[in-house]
Amino acid sequence: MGRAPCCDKANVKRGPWSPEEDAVLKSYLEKHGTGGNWIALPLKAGLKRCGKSCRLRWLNYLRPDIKHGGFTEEEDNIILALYNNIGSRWSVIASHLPGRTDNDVKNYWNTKLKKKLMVPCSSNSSSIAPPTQPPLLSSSTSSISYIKEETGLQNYSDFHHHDQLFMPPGFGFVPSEFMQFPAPVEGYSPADASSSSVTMENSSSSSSGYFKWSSSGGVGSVDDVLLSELGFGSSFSEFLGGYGYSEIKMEENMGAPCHSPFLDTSLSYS
DNA sequence: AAGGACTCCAACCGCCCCACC
DNA sequence: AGGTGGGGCGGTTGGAGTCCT
Repeated sequence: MGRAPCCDKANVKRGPWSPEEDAVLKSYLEKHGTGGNWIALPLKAGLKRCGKSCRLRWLNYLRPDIKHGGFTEEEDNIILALYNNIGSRWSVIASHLPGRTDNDVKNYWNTKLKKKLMVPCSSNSSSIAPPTQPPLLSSSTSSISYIKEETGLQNYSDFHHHDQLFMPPGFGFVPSEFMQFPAPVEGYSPADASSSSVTMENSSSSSSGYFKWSSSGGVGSVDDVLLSELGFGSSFSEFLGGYGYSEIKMEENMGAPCHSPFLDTSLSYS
């Protein structure tokens, strides 16, 4: 048996709130507060609304400390950092942004921020310069092997499901321009990668996943080599500072248009 | 100018958690 | 200890506004 609905849906008004309803709710809450019971509130306040609807309206719109309008770059970075640490726990993320609601953050993420991160590599508007060198996968450095040794992860799906995060609280996340995959380099093709002695295994047909790497003693030379191999260059490494962990989320429309050996499932690494 | 496509966001839905009885 | 119900949350939807062709 399902649980009883919180209100009689046939006898409550739904849809957009009128200015009059807003005024009634605001006035009531300013005088009496919630009384600890949102369900009973509409009756007391004289509103033909569901208690949950009143709660939502107040929390997301009428509260005096609500901040409306565009998000700042600082807020973007906070959202990115938290999202990459804890995922879509919007209320937790919103609690780090004074005046923002979980609904606001969620909408902002879904409509703008997510897209901002997924600028196709082929876009000419990309603010990151293409790497001057194609991503090298040299056997001499064997970074992929190193990562596997360090993390115990053996293949793509292991990486994907590895859920350990060491990013410290307050650590600003990677700026969006660095979240892109290396832009395609003229003359580079996946065949170049397969010709190196680091072979790639056909790890997954999935178009998205996480590549993560870590080193126990902070970012060291091997990480720098890897970052270089990925085409990020030193600035990305510098951004990581002394922290030994980061991640790149790869999604189809972020990287698929690019010739990246990490997205070419016809290749594999072992 | 029109209408189809797309974007944005307020609001709803339904599930889970937990306090209370 | 178990049931109940309110609060809180994340996912989704609907529709108004805007853009594009």
